[in-house]
Amino acid sequence: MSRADEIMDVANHFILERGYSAFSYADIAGEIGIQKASIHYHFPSKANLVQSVVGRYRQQIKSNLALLDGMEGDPQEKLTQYLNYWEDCLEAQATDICLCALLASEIPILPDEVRSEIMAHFEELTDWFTRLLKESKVPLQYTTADVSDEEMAHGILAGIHGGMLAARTFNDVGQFRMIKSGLLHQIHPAK
Amino acid sequence: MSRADEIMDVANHFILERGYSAFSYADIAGEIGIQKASIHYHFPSKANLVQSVVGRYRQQIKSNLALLDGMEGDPQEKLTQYLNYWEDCLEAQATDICLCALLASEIPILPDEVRSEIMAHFEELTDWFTRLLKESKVPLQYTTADVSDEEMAHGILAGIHGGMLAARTFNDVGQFRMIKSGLLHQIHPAK
DNA sequence: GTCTATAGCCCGATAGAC
DNA sequence: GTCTATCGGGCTATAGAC
Repeated sequence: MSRADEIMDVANHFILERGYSAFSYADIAGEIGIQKASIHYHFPSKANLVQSVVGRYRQQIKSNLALLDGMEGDPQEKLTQYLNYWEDCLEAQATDICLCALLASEIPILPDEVRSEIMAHFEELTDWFTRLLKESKVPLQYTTADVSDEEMAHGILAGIHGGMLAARTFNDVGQFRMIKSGLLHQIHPAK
Repeated sequence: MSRADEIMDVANHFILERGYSAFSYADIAGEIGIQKASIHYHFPSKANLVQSVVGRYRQQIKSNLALLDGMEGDPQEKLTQYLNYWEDCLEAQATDICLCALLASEIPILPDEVRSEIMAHFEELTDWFTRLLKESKVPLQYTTADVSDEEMAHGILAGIHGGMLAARTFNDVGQFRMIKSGLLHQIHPAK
């Protein structure tokens, strides 16, 4: 693994733990065992480093979604897979939530490059959820309550983010599982 | 208004804008027009100041909920009122979301006193939602999907928090209104 | 690519005068 | 209660040797 990748890995970890403003080049340097100046060689500025980390994260998620797109299965099965992915992450480490959801709370003070990445990621995810819902061959639970696919897609994103935050706050994956269960009930075929 | 209250007001504003770690005594002092040392007279430490601000915030919300408890109306009407409250806040200022939801993203690095306040607030809110749902005299939409009151209460909290974050990220209250609409549809009486 | 050294700035907190 | 002054530390970023 290249030094740049190593730096991004450690940066990713510290961002998840402390957020944008409270992690530092010194943290990363200390963890890897190099000097701060060496990081500046690979990533000239903090904004640049975080943009790179977020860009890499977005690519990972995109390839996960592409994998799900290529699979057989009902929309509700694919959403289940996506939710399972995050449940597994949270189980491994309660602090391991969506990088963009975490950074979003610092939106007003983020550099423009980073803010744009986060907004683009949210839009991409919402679009994916919407497309997924529209694919359903049968009416789903939420449609019987006169909720549109777009509304439901936004509701899924909000539920996931709020659920991650709750799980992290209480260091309890059960909080996320509860939201997952509620969302999946809304996605199930109507009776 | 006392100087201490003035300090807490300004601190509240800067926390909402920048989070715990990125706001400073210097910010507050500059805004009010006093010296940093004067703030330390009223609030010996940053942890103490933020705990006070969060404590005051929790009291405000508690009195709002007590007001709703004292009113006539179906559960879904009361939840609507609560969601309207936040919609109004967001309309006035896109950065004005729940103080605890915002601080929750910094949970791992918050002082213990502050972390406890946030967890207690979330539990209180969830309990209030649960009680509200159990009061309903008629079956609600979500109950037809085999979702328990407790699950739904957690879902409401997560949806609200995720919705706030989205509205703030895109500086667009519409994002919150969409989540509000989805939640209320789930709370409506079943057909 | 990595290092040492440093510039220029911000931070929370305290001492002590008024 | 508010001030000035300061301590000891942190930060991002750069210059220049190796």
